[in-house]
Amino acid sequence: MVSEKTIGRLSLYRRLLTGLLDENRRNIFSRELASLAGGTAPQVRRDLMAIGYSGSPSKGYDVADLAESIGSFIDNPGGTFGAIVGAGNLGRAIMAYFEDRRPRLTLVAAFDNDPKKIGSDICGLRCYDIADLEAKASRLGVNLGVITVPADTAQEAADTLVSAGVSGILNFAPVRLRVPDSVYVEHVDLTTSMEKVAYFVRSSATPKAREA
Amino acid sequence: MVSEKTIGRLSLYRRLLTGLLDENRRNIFSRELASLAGGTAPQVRRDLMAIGYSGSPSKGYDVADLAESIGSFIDNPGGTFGAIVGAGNLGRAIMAYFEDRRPRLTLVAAFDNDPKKIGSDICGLRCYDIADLEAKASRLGVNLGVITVPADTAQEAADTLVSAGVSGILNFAPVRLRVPDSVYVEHVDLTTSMEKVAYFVRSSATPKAREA
DNA sequence: TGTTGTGAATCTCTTCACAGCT
DNA sequence: AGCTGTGAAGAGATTCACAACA
Repeated sequence: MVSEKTIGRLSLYRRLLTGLLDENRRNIFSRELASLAGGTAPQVRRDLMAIGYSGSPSKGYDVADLAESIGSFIDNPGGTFGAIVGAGNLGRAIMAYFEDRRPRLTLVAAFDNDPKKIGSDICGLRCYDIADLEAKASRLGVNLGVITVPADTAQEAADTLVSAGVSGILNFAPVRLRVPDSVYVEHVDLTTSMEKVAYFVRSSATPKAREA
Repeated sequence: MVSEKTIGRLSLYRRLLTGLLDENRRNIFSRELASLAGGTAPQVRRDLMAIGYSGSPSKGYDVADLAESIGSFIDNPGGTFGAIVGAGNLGRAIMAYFEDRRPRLTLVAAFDNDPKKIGSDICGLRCYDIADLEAKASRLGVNLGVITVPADTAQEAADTLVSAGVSGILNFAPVRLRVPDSVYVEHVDLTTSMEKVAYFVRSSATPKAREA
């Protein structure tokens, strides 16, 4: 009912709002939030309309309240528990990136097939044998998987995650995963992102700079 | 004239096609390419129409020739030279990811402010002092910048890259960059990607799985 | 006056459907 | 028969423009 794109922007708005909160900002108008987010004011208002949030024509939106409302809309109330599959360079970078854990979104384990990594702690995350992925992930209640293994084992990792009960996957491997319709997959394709930028470097015909 | 989304898919098609080439596949129909790319057959045909490529109703498309045609459309004939700004976890992961350099897209330098890194080679890439970014980048002919510094220095990095003559930026910092209209920016927002997946984990109302 | 909330218009992208070819 | 190439229809997302309100 609420589009994928809107969810993405709401996530961004929340991050901007929490930043503003730290500076003790109380209220904000759609115009300014749009400018921070790199979008337009009507767009911001539409997005907030989608989650049924209302501001006031005189004060705009209440920063703290809006941030909270977005949170209660996009966060899973039961919590989201992620596992990283593949503790290589990229996997470790992701772990480090999310080390400041958000309350409703926590990484709970990493998996790899390298004996040197198995059993150790990486970026504060326990690394298990990938052979135990299905058992461990379902035991730990993992519902989100992050795939950072090479292309040739990505589909296998996805299948195992699905068997373990995961219903969302963030995939960094350069392969299109086949999963049941009930599982959501977000592809982050670094090669394509890079090649897109390279294309627009070439053609001076630059479109407006927008989100990925 | 050709949309951003089409460019992204063309990049993916090319990668799939080069994979097929290694298996000595000669021809392919839009249906199969679509299935590999996670899209639809008419979509593939439209995308190829956009670059003026024609197949034959009997044989479909010639794998090698199509891969080459896509290349000559999206690659910069003069070459694309990228610099990584920020040699932290993520920056190093990106360097490792692109170590198998493509002929028309090469990373030529890394920049950081950590004295331990400056002067050393990381993943086969020389790391320079970020204070020398503008001078070094323009001397090396860098036209694409990859920003993997923390949020608070990302805008500064972008400004310097622009001064150095870069016209495309791949930004991993969780900030919306302000750049001149002539510069293309692609934002890869890991937090948002993660939160989007988390949202769809929650709502069993899953849309079709698509690209980022 | 300056803002929000929103129907309507617009723009963009995708899918349909079929003529034309092999 | 089965495919490609593509005009036309359809869906979706964004922007416009303005009523309602402080």
